[in-house]
Amino acid sequence: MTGPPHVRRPATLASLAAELGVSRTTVSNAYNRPDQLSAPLREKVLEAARRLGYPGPDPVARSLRTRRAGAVGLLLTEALSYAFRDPVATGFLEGLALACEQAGQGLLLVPVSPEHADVAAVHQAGVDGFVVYSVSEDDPHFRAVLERPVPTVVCDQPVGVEGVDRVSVDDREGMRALGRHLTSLGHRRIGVLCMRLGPHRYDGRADIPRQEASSYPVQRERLGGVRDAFAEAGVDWSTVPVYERYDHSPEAGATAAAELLAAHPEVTALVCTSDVLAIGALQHAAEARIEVPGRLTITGFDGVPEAERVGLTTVRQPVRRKGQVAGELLLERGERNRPTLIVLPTELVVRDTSGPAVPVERFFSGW
Amino acid sequence: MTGPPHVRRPATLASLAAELGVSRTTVSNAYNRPDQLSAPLREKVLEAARRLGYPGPDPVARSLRTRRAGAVGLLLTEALSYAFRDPVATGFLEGLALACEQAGQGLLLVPVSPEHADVAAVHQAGVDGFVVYSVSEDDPHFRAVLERPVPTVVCDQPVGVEGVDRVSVDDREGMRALGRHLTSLGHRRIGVLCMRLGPHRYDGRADIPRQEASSYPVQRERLGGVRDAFAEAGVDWSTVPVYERYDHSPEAGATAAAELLAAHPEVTALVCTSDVLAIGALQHAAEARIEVPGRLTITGFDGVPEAERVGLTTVRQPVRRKGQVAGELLLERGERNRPTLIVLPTELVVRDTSGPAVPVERFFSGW
DNA sequence: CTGAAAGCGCTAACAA
DNA sequence: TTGTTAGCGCTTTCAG
Repeated sequence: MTGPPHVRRPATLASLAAELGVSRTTVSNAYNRPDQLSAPLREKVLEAARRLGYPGPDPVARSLRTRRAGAVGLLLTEALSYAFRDPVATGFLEGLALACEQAGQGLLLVPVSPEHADVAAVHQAGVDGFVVYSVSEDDPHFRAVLERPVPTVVCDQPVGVEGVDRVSVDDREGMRALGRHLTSLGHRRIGVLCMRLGPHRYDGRADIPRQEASSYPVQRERLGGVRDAFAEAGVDWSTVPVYERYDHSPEAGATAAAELLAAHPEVTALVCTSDVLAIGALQHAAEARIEVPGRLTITGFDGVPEAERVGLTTVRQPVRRKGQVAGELLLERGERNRPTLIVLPTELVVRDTSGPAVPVERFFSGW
Repeated sequence: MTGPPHVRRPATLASLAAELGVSRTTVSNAYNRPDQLSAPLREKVLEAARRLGYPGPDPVARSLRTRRAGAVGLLLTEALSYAFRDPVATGFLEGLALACEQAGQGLLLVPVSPEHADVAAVHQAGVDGFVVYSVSEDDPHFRAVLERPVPTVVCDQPVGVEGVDRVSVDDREGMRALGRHLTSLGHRRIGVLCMRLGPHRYDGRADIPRQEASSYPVQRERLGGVRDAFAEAGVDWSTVPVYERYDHSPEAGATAAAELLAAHPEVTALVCTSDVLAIGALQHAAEARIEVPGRLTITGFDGVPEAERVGLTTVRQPVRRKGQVAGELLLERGERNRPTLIVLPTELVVRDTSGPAVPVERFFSGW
C-alpha cells in the first residue's frame, strides 16, 4: 500500500510544523540549533518526525538556502575509473580524501569520460569548490570548472591559470638530479620514454617540436630536467630518442621500450617519466633477457609502492601529501585574496636498476 | 575592485532574463532545451550570459527543483582515505566509478570518520541514492542512510535489511572449496586469521561465541565455510584457533600469524580470511624462516593483484564487477518493486603457498 | 524561546 | 516559440 520503502519524501519540514502546530522555524531549530528551543519541545518535534517518517531537512533545499553544498568536486582527465587503477592517482586521492574527511566535507568525483566530452557533469556538480588533478591545458571540462563561481585548486597542471591556487612538485629539479646521477655513471647515450604529450592518441617517437608544444606541462618539465642534466654533460638533445605513449600502463612501457631499443641499440639507459612506464620497460627487459642494470639502466619517476618492491631507481614525489595539501588549500582558504602556489620537493631514490654505463660494443665478441 | 575571480555568482537566471527582456523560461530553455527556442534567440541568450558572467543554471537550485542530484553517495565503514589503500576497496570503487561514469552520475564519497560518529554527513549528502560498502550491521551511518528517502544498494553487508537491494559474493562456498582443498592435502590442524569481528578494537583469539556473534556477516560466512569443510573431514571446530585483528593490513596479518603460531606450533596451515592478512602472514613466515608451503601452508581470500604476484593460494572474488553491479543496480532500477539480491560466484585459485600437510614432528630430529 | 515574512535560483505545466 | 504562474524545501533575520 505504501509503496517501496526509502523512496519517497513523505513529509516536509512544513508539514511537520503544521502537524505539530508550531512554526517551521521551530522544527528547523530542532535540527540545526538545539540550543534555541527547550529540550522537551525538541524531543516532541523529533518524536513526531520519527512517527511521520520525516527524514530531516532536505540536503538540497538546505544547500540552496545556505549556499554551501558540503562537498568538493574532483576533476580528472582520465575516465573516472582510471583513477583507481593508477597508483599515483590513488595516492593523491588518499591524501585528498584525508583532507576532506578532516573537514567533514564530501568528495564528489565528477564523471568525465574522455570520449563524450560531457561538460554538463561539471555544471551539474553541487560543490563548494573544485580540485583539478593533472589535466591538460586545453581540457574543456577544466574550462567549464573555471566558469563556475567557486574556488578552484589545480594540482600539477595546467600551470599559469589566473586566479587559481596550485600545488605541484618540482618535476624539473627531480629529473635533473636523476639525470646527473646517470651522467655521473657515465651514461651518454640514453633513450627516454614519456607519457602522453598531446590530446590525441599518438604512440611513437616525439621530436623536439612535439616535446616543446606539449599541452602537458608536467611532461615538458620532466623532459626538460633530463635535457638540462645531459646538456651539462655535453649531450645534444636532438640525438636523444624520446618515445611517447598515449596509454599510461606497464604494457605501454613495455612496447615503447621494445620499440626504442630496436631503433637505438646503442642506448645504455632508459629514462622513463613515470614508474608505471618504467615497470613496463623492466618487464620487457626481463623478457628480452636484457640485463638490468648490467647492460641497461632503467629509471622511473613517482616513487610508487611497486617501484620499491622491484628496486627501481626513481624520483620520489610526495603524492599523498600533494592531495592533502590540495584539499587543505581549498577548504581552509581564509581571506587569502592572492592565489597561492605550493611546490613540494622531490627526492632521488637510487636503488638497483641503475648502474655504470657499459658501451654496447663490450657486449660483442671477446675484445 | 571586483574581488577574486571565480568566487561569486554575479548573475542569476532571472537577472539575465530581465536584462534581455525575455522570460526566465526562455533563458532556462536556452540551456536545457535548445530545441524549444530559435537558434538566434538562444545564441543571444548565451552571448549575454557570457557578457554578464552568468555561469549557467545553479546546480543546487536545479536539483531542488528537479528532485535529482545527479550523484550517488558511497558509504564506507572505514575512514574515507582507507578506501584508497585497501586493494579490495579500490577494485570495488573502480567498478562503481565505471557504472557511474557510464550513467553520467557523480560519485560522492561521504566523509565518515569512525571516530567522530558524524552522522550529519549522511544527512548532508545531496545524492539520489546510496551504495553502502561492507559496513557493520549496527553502523549508525548506515541507519542514517536508511532514513533518507532514496534507494539504497548494499554491498556484502549488512545482510537481511528490508527493502534494500544487495550484491555480494558467495563467501561461504568459496571458503568451503578452499577448506576442501586443504583437507584433501591432509591438513587437520589449522589456524585461522580473520578480520575485525566487532565494532570495538580487539586483537587476539576469538572464541566460538565471539565468531558467531560477529556483526560482520562476511567474516561469519568465511569462517563458516572453513568450518563446514573441516567438519566434513571430522575436525572439531572448537579445537581450531581463530585469531582476530582490528586493523586490516599486512602488519596485522604478520603479528597475528606470529601470535597464533607461537601458541599453536602444531598447525600445518594458516587460513586467512583476506589476502591482505595472508600477505602479512607470508611476510612473517619469511622472516621467521618458516618454509611455505613445505612447513606451513598459507591461504588468502579476495584475489588481489598482489596475491597473484606472490603466488598466494586464494579464493578469487570479482571485486570490480561487484562494484559495477552495485552501481547498475542503483542507477538502472526500473520499476522493480521487490528488492534484488545478486550473489556473484567465487573461484578457488591454487597457487604456490599451499601444499601437503607435513606433521610438525617431522621437523624434529632425524626420525 | 517562538513565529511571520522573505526569499535562495531554478523548472515545469499550462496558456498565449 | 515565448511568457505566466507556482512552487521545490529550507533558513534566517527580525519581531514578539
